[in-house]
Amino acid sequence: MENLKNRVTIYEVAKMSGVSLATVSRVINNSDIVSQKTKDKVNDVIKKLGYKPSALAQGLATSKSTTIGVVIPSANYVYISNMLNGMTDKAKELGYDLRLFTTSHDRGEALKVMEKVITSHVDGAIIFDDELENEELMKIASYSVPLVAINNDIEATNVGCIHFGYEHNIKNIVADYIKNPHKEMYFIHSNNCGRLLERIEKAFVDTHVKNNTNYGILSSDDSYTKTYNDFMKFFESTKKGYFLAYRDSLAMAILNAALDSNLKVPEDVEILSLIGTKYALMTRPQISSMHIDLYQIGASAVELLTKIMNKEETDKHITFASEFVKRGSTL
Amino acid sequence: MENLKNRVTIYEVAKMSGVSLATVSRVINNSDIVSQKTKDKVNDVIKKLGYKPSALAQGLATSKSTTIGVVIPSANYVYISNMLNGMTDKAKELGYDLRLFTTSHDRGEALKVMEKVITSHVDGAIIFDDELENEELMKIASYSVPLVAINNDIEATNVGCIHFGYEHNIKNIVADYIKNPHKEMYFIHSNNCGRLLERIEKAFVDTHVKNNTNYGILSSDDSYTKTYNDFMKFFESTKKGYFLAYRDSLAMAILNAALDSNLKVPEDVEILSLIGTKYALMTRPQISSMHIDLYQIGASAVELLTKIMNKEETDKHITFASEFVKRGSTL
DNA sequence: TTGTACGCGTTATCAT
DNA sequence: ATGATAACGCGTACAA
Repeated sequence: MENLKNRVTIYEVAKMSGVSLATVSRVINNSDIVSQKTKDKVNDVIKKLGYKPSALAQGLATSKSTTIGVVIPSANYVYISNMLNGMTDKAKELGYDLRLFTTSHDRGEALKVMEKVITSHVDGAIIFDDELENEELMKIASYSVPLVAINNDIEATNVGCIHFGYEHNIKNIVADYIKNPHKEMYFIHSNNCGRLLERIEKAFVDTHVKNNTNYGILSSDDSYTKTYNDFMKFFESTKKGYFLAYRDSLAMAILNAALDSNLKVPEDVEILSLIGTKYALMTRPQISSMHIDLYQIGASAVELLTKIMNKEETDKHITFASEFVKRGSTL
Repeated sequence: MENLKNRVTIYEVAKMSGVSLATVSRVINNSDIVSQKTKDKVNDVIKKLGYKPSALAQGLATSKSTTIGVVIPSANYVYISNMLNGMTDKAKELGYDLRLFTTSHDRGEALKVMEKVITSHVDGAIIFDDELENEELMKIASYSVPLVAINNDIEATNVGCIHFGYEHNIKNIVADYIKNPHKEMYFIHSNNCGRLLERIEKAFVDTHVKNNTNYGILSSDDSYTKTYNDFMKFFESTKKGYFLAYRDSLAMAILNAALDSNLKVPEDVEILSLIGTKYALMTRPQISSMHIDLYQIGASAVELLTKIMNKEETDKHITFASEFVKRGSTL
């Protein structure tokens, strides 16, 4: 317990075992060309001294850090932490550690983060911030850091891409709805929510334009409380609508505002959450949502990245289709 | 773009700038004893070559990694990701990176994770997994890795502790309730949820025992769906109760089961969530909860850790009081 | 099977 | 103000 001494190094293990440090190194790395006898001897000393190899030195010697950098806008969204969870599990399975980087909405800052990723000497990086421009991502890739970009489209040898397949689904939903338009459809537009939301919005608008039907775009903050308050106001004058919201908590804000305004869901107000999580099940009525398995996506991202790192042959573009799950909040 | 060359090193920068690598190092580290002229010259070359220092080599040379290890059971809880968010922000502010480690419920595995933390050569670690025993934590601390343990009680020079203050609040609530006992109180017991939950349960039981009042302990899985189904069954026979649940989603499970069983909340069924998040606001009725600012706690943990790392004088024990917020789910 | 010696990219301690 | 040179802890050809 009073053991506040400095790190035990491979030298001390070698000395006390009466072998060279090369042999100790071999023991650590489970080299099979070392006799069981010395292996045991060295392992004993390692245990006795409590020796732990330094990943820093190992990394420098092998120029591998067994570390994956993860860039996210913030850990504070349920769907992101679901993905993070998938990544940690798969990374653990494959022997990698995760290093976390967060971006802000500031472009200049984003570049700094990319540079930090490079400096940090990770073996590869996963970027889940589709506000970033390709230029920024290529900055990393150009340093020959293998990359997996989520919802960014890049073509390069050491870059993989994972896409959320939403457009098809959105078009179907809008098209279906248009056939029998009970009420006006609104898309909840949030600033700074990335390219995926933009893509979805575009699919929404395109379908309406093509069919020459009405639609509305409502701007809102990416916050439950703010959105709830906005919609309490909104529902004072407008009593009907079909609303597409980005995340569950925004959908919940609209749902609660509708219910608290004595509107009927789904008769008067219909609500669809685009990135549904388990919380979509917890409201009454439950919220219809697009389901996409973020845990699985996180795991796949890590898997794809390691394949790219190992120069394995793989399809470097993966698309995960979202699935529309109808629940009580839509007709 | 075709730039798949190896890392640019300090040597190449030195050569191209016509200075020694010592000077380049000084420029990188903003040493003020280098002439503005050469500083500019070197910086130009750095930019031209796209040189980025290797954190690995820097770490080896300085025996500092500017990295903090974070040990959590899983990123998959809202309250944990709130905390994680506080940690990333504060760490960024202080110039540290976060390295993520997850534990499982397996004790043997836990020790492995601790060893990984040591090997990974982080400058300090924050442990938010109060299932771990002090023995395991001291393993890290004994390697002179500064530590902040959350909801674990340890006394050592390089260890800080952050506590959630719940007992007092719980006792008050139970005591208040006992004065006018409308219905029986139940504590929802989940296995493997750590020491904090055990502490709270103990405070709950103790208060009841002291007052010689009835109470119930219900076991449940740490899952929304499972808990919901369990309580749908439960409410077939039992029509009343005051339930204390660990997290919002468990509280929501009970709430929904009650409502779906045509029981009145809070008249028949009262519900309290122990670790309340924003989701407690999103149900109807809203869920009364204990509020504790996990973001703030995450930030404080990082701050405390860095102080310990820098040998600054600080109180190494911080307690965050939880606050009872009464909402519609209790009378 | 084991040991020697060099390299990994950087910092830091000397000189100059 | 700048330049050699020795660490930092480990992996790995190469030699023995």
